[in-house]
Amino acid sequence: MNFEPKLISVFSERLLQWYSRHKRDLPWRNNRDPYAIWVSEIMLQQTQVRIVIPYYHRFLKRFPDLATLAQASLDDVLKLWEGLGYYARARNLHGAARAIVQDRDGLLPDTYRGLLDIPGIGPYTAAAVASIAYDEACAVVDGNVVRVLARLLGINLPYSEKGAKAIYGNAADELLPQERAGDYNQALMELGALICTPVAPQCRRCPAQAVCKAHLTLPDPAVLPPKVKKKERPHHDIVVGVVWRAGRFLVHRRPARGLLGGLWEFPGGERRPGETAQTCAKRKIEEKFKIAVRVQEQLAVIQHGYTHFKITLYAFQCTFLSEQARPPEHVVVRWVTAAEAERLAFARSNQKILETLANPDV
DNA sequence: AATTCGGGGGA
DNA sequence: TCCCCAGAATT
Repeated sequence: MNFEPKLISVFSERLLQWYSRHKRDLPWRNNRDPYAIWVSEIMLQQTQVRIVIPYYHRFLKRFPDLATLAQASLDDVLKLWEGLGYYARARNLHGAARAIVQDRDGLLPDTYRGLLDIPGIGPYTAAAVASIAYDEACAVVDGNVVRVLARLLGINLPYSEKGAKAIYGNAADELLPQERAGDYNQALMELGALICTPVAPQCRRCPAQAVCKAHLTLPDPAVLPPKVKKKERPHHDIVVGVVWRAGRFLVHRRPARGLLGGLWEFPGGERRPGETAQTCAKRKIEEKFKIAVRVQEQLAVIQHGYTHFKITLYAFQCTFLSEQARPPEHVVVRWVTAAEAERLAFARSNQKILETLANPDV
């Protein structure tokens, strides 16, 4: 794209001035420690600021520097991440910290290119850390930036469209001032978060009002960027059991990768069509864990949504009857008390079961 | 190029 | 309900 130089300078100057007056006081803006900024940017991936804030405080209190994080166990890191979602972020952050201590003398790369080599750091996060922590002049492109650029420049393309990444990326590069890139990047995202919002943007308060193509030419600037329709999410019935044996119940750890990787959960599985929930619980638990159980009363029914599907979770009380001589393979099992379970990281849906166990209300 | 990865809050 | 959030890795 070819922008008039005037648009570029007017936009960045007004944006930075607006930012200096209206920016939120966010915890990661209080220092320029590359490690702290890295942690914040990983947490902020696809996650709103207000959700991240308490997690960020707890994380930096518990793991104040890269070496401390590297020494921690993955279980401890996952426990702190519990409920935040996208757990590969925590696994990558922890693994990267260990690799950096081992191979790089504990120092995070200090360039955009170098940062891209770190697991969990992609184009956005590399540009964010490089510009904010190291003053490198590289442009971030996140959901906020795409929305602001689409409206400012009248780009009528969903970011997911073929070739759209390059168009938005080039636009962001051309608008980026060479000075104060970190402040500029944060200002652009702040504008998207506070003014140029997905619905009902506050154009009246926008510092770019006078140069914004959408505001100047469209009845409703919010039509940009164009929405893409989402596929509907399939639904599954999942049945799990709380299997009691001498005051403890059975939990197992999910495989290290994939959905909810590394988190703990109650045993169970998907109900087949025509199968009762009780039969399903018995079948799933006995097959996988090589034990015999009796399924008892229903404990909870939980609705839960994931990115690509929805589940209804039926939880049943169960009692342990007997076990086979040969233990199950490739399954990490632990019999825990309620107090011990509190120290393990559970998926959100399973946390609701734990809460029911703790407060057997009604 | 598409799909997979969580969970929550606001409209 | 639906949408989308300071995206990255995998297929």
